[in-house]
Amino acid sequence: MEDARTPVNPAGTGQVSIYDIARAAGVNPSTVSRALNNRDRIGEATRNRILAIATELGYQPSAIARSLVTSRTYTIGVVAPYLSDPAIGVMIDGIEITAEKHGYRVFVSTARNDPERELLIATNFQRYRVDAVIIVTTHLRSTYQVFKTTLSVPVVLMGQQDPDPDIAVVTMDDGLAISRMIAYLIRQGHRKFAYVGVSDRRFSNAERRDACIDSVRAVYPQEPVHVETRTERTDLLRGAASLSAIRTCGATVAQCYNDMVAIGLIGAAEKAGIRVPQDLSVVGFDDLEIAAAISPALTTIRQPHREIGKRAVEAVLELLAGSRVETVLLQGELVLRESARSPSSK
Amino acid sequence: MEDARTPVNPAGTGQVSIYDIARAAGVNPSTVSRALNNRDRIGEATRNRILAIATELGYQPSAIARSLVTSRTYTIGVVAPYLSDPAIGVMIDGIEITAEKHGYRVFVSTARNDPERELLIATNFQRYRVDAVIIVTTHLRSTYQVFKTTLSVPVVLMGQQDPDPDIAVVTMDDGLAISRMIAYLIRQGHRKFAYVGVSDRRFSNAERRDACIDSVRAVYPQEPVHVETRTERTDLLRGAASLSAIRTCGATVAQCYNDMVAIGLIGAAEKAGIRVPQDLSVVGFDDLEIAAAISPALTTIRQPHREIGKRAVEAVLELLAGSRVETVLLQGELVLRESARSPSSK
DNA sequence: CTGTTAGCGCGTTCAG
DNA sequence: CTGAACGCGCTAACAG
Repeated sequence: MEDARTPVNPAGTGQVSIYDIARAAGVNPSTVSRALNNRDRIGEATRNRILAIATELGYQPSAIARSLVTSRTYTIGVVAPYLSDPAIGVMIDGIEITAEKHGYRVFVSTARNDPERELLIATNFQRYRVDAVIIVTTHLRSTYQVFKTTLSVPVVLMGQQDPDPDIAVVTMDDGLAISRMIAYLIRQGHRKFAYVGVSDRRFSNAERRDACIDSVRAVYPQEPVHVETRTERTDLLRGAASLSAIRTCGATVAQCYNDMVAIGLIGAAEKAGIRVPQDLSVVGFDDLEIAAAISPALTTIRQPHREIGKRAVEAVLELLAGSRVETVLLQGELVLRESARSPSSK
Repeated sequence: MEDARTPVNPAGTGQVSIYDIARAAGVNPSTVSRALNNRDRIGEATRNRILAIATELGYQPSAIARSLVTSRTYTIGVVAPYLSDPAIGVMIDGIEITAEKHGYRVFVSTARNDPERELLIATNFQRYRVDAVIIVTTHLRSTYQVFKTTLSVPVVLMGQQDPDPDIAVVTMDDGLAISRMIAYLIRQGHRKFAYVGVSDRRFSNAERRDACIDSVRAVYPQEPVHVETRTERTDLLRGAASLSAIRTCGATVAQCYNDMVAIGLIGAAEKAGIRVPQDLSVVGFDDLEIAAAISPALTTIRQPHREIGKRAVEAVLELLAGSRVETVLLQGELVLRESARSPSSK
């Protein structure tokens, strides 16, 4: 019992604790704690000896024991709708890189586009006492009022939302970007527009759709925009499914909800012998990496995914520091490539 | 001080504890614990009263305090190379769904394709006392020997690896699938093959490359396979960059490391006026959703991403139950679409 | 059926 | 400079 020669797993948990290393070093556990946490009055010699023993024993501090006493976990919980969307993956990359830079760890969980699950996950994060929660939103702002009351940790919303003084939001100005894109397309000579939207992510879809409609109406008050709101299971399928309606409505250009919808539409068009952009112009939203790689290269709106992630973490940090956070509104950028062209060549 | 009327945040941590609710209910904290955890000898009446107070106070149990005593967190840490790759996203979806089904939570962190970071993250997970770690591998098996010794929690590797009796691996049989694909292409009349590989993920790349070479050699011993191993920053760029070499080497078909490489190659080919599959056949690996949506639809090898995730969690569960885990070897499936065709039509 | 006591692993007082 | 004692929030004995 007194013999502490077994190097690993002396405790029941299979983990060595400061108690184990204290015994091995012949000192008090609190001394070990000080040695490990550096910067405290402690002898150079004993510190080094303790550190040596610690690494030899393969000691890993228990973050949970530590945060139980400090009531800080240095952890941010991220709830994402899904991980199969590269746009979201890149945002999360941005979050992780920035968080890490500030000494925070990030845990992500996916909600599968279900608002109930979003709340579930967020409260679950809270059980783990994350210091803050970042939500990649897919629904209306009103959905997130509950979070404000249910959660007692700072919350940051990432994604298109109503401005709301009560909750921190980091988003891009979708509407402005779309209207600039429409203006460009009108300058190219387009007049008959279609908008291909999605049935989930209702808020951001409405934002983009309305910006599209309004921008067209501003120039051609008589010209209605044909709107598709697709319910297929994935964005790619939604884009493909919208083809026939787009053709029959006579639009010369389709603004899609995002790049995936656009790629689905283009693929379906090409399979049907409809050439893009000669017969139909298609524009996307996001500027995924793949947008540039396909043929025709996609004309789209670049969303600063990494920057959004970065700003969300910075918002978290400010909230944690006790300051109020204004809504952060980032700007998109038009990326003009090959999938949209003047219809006059027809 | 005695007045506990303030409903929220009585404690310093901003969280209500069982102690707070015990006081409010006039019972002992341990009674509260029993009420909350159900299934224990406790009065129906008091249980309900306690539950009511708990929800009213917005109580959220501290998972960290709980796991400090139970030394179980019901948590699995997943280290992924990055999240911007849809193939990985889908695997993780599979992990999460299965884990949840068994009462486990999943935390994912990304290693950005850096083996040192992989280890860092894994040990960090261990500090949070996750019950197990799943690693989506990108490197050689030897890289992961360290994990076995450094980590004291069960580890499951997901991805192509040497069979190793000492570590649980869930993977697809890349080599077999490739050889079946090559056999199919040879039947179509192809004889001059190229393989477009990637410089990172060296092990799985070697596996696929060698299977390709060997399968060709088995039929045409004299016919060398042209091999590209691309170092560009992303798979899409790698595919695009390989085009010129592929053309000059005279191959009629290119087996790519994965779908993204294939899509990059096809895009570059079309921009250069080379038609796929008429002038060049291209086949991928993964069967991402987008593989079917583009034009020409990609002929590829379907990797059962979700199934791999599911099996990895099941392996974790078995390990946790104390049983040994055999290497799980899943089979791929050929998906024959439009991007590969007989070269005879030339 | 419920209250009491102890301790999970650690940081943080306080003494010495 | 270091040891002893206490408590973070909770569960798990053991009493009553």
